[in-house]
Amino acid sequence: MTRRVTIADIAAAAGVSKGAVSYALNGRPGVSEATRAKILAIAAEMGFVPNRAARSLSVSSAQAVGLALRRSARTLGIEPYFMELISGIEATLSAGSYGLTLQIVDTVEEEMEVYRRWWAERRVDGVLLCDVGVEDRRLDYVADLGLPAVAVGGPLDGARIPAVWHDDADPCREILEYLHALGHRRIARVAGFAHLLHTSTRDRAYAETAAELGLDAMTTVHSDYTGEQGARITRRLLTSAKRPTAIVYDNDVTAVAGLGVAHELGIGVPERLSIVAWDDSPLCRLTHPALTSLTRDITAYGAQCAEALLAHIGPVPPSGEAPAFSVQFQPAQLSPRGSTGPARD
Amino acid sequence: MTRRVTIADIAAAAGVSKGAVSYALNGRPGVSEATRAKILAIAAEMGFVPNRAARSLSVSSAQAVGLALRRSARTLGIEPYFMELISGIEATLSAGSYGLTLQIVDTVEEEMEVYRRWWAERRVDGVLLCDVGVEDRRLDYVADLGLPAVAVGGPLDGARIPAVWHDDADPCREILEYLHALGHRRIARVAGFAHLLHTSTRDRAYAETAAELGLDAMTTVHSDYTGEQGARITRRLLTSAKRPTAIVYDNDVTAVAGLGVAHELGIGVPERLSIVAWDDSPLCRLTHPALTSLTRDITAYGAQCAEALLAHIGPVPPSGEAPAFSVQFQPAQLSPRGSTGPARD
DNA sequence: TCGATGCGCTTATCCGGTTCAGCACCCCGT
DNA sequence: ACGGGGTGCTGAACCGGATAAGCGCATCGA
Repeated sequence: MTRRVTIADIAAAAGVSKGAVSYALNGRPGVSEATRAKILAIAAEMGFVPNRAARSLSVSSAQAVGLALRRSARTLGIEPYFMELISGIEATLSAGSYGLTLQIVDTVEEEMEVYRRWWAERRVDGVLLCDVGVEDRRLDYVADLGLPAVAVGGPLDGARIPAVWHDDADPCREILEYLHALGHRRIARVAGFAHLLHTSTRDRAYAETAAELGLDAMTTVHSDYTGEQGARITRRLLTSAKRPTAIVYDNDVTAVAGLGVAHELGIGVPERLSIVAWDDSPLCRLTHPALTSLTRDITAYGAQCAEALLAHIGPVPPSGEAPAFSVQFQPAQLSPRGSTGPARD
Repeated sequence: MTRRVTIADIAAAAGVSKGAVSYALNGRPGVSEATRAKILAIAAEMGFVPNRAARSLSVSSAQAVGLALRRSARTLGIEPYFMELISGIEATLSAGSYGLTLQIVDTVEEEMEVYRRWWAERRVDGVLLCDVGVEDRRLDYVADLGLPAVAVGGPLDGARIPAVWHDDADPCREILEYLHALGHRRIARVAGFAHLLHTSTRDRAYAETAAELGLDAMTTVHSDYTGEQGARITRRLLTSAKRPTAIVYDNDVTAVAGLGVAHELGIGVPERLSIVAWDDSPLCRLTHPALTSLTRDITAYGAQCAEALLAHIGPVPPSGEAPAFSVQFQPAQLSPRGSTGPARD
C-alpha cells in the first residue's frame, strides 16, 4: 500500500513547481501546452487522484449534495418511491462528479439540525428537500442559512427556494373522469399524510372535479402511507353501509394492501370494486389483477431535481442567464390495468 | 449570511492562540479547566462547527463511509431489503458522527473504480460490500487497495476482509421440515441470482435437507429477484405436469408475484399451493393471504455491519484486543402466516 | 537557593491543494 | 538599443484545522 501521490510528487517528477501542476491539471492557462501534456502524462502514470479534503479546503466546496429523509426504515423500505428517486438523483450527481450524502432522521427539528451542521461543516454544497409540507418550516430555515436547496415537490408560491414539481391536479381529474365514465358514482379515496403539500393539492383537485361531475360526496381518509393503515381504512370503507364501487389510493403500498383486503372480504376486483393507485411502481404489476395506476418516471424526476440543485449551486451562469427558478416536471399519466372495470351496481 | 466561524475567531475572542482552542475543543490536555470552559462557552455561543475538510486534511480521515450498490433503480426501489439495510447502517454511522456516501453503479468494474477513486480522494474511510458473490473480485481488490471494508454477507473463509453474515443453512432446513410436516412432497424453489454467495449456500442447504427428508427432487429455478421473473417462473411451475404443492422464494418480491400468479390461475393459497418467502418485509403482510416468511431484522443487520466497519476503521484498539474479524448475525426465523397450509393431494 | 519538573500556553509547521504576485525571458515595434 | 507587453513559470500565502516543539513560570525536593 504505497503512499498517496500528491501534486508535490508530480511536481518533483516533472521538474516544475506545485503551482504549475495545479494549472496543468485544472486546464487553466499559465502553462505551455508542452508542459501541460508532460504533467498530465506523469499524473496519469502515477495514478494521481486529488485529495478531496485539500481541494474542498481551498475552494470551499464539498462536491457533495445532501439528502435527509424523514421517514421510518419500514416506510422507506416498502415505498419504491424513495429508492427510485435516489437512483435518479445519484445518476445526475455522479455524472457531475458530485457525491451524495444520505441521512435518515426522525423529526423536522433533527432534519433542520442536520442541515445546519452539514452547511457549517461544509460537508455539502446543497440539499434536496423531500416530502414538502403545506406549511414547511424547512424552506425558510435553509434559505436563512444560505444553504442552497431545491424542493422535491411544489409548486411553492412565493418561496425563496426553487422547486421541481409535477402537476397533481390534472391526473386527479383524469382519474375521476375515467372512473366516472366507467359508471362509478361512489368513489372513496385513501390519501396520504394530510400535512404534505401534494396531498392537499390532490384533496382540492378531487373535490373540485367530483363536484363538477356531480359525484356523491367523496369520502377521503388520510393515512400514513403504510400497508397497515391502507388495509384498515379499506376494510372500513368496504364494510360500510354505502360501500364505494371504486377506491383511489395516494400511493402504491396502500393500494396493494387495499387489494389484499378486497380478496380477504371476497369482493371481486374489478367486478365489484375498482382500484386505482398513484405511483406506478413495479409493485402495481406484482399483484393479480395488476393495478391501474398513475405512471410517472420517478427516477427521471430525481435526476431533474438533482440537475436543478446543481444549477442552483453552480457558478453564476456565465451567460448571465439564470437557470429556471422552478421547474415543472411532466405530469403523471394513467395506465389502466386489470384492477378497474365498469361499475356494476 | 454571516461568515463561518473558525477556531481563529474563537481564539481571538477568547484571547488565546489557535492551538489552545484546538486542545480545548478536542478535550485534550494542554489547557487549564478554566480556559477550556471559557473556550467551550465562546465556541458554543458563536455556534462553532469545525470545517470538515480542514479536519480531514489534518487527520486524514473522511469521517464517512461509502456504499456502492450494483442494482438497477427498479430493483432497488422494489426490494425493501436495501432501504432497510441503509437505514440501519445510517443509524449506526450518524451515532458515531460518520456520514454515508452512496453511489449506484452498473458493473463490477465501475464499482471497483468507485472504490479506487473514493479511497484515493480520501472521500471515505471504508466501504461496505453488498451482494457478496461466490467468486468475488471485489474482496481482493479492496484488500489490495488497503481500503478498509466489511462484507455484508458471508461466511468468507480465508478472505482478507471481515464479514458480517447470518447462517442461511439452518433456516432452509427449518422451512423444508415445516413444509414436510405439512405433508408437502413436491416443493419447488424460486431462487435468486446464482452467482450470489447466499444463493449458493441455500442451494446446498436445500439440497441436503431435501435428500435427508426423502423429498422428490426439488426443482430450483434461479431468478433476478424481479417480480417479472418471479411471475414467469411461477407460471411455468404451476402449469407443469407435476405441479409443486409448495414453492419457496428467495425474496419477498418474487413471492408476492408468485402469489399473484396463483390467483391468476385460480389456484387457491394455501389450499392448493403453499408459499414461503425469504425476507419478511412489510410486503409480505400486504397481500391476502399474508405470506409465511423468514423474518430477519435487516435494519439491525445493517447497524451491525456498520459497527463492524467502524471497528475495523477505528483506531488500533487500546486494550490490544482486536474486534472480532467476522461476526455471525442472528439467523432468520420462520413466521408462519396464511400462505402455508397442509398439502391436499 | 538552585536545578529539576511539569503545567499552560504560544509558535510554527504540516496536511494537499488553489491562487496571486512577481520575475525572467522572449518577441515586438520604433 | 530600449521600453512595452505577453508568456511561462516560481515562490509564497492561504484555506482551517491538528500537533510537535518550545518557552515562561510556578512548584518542589534537596
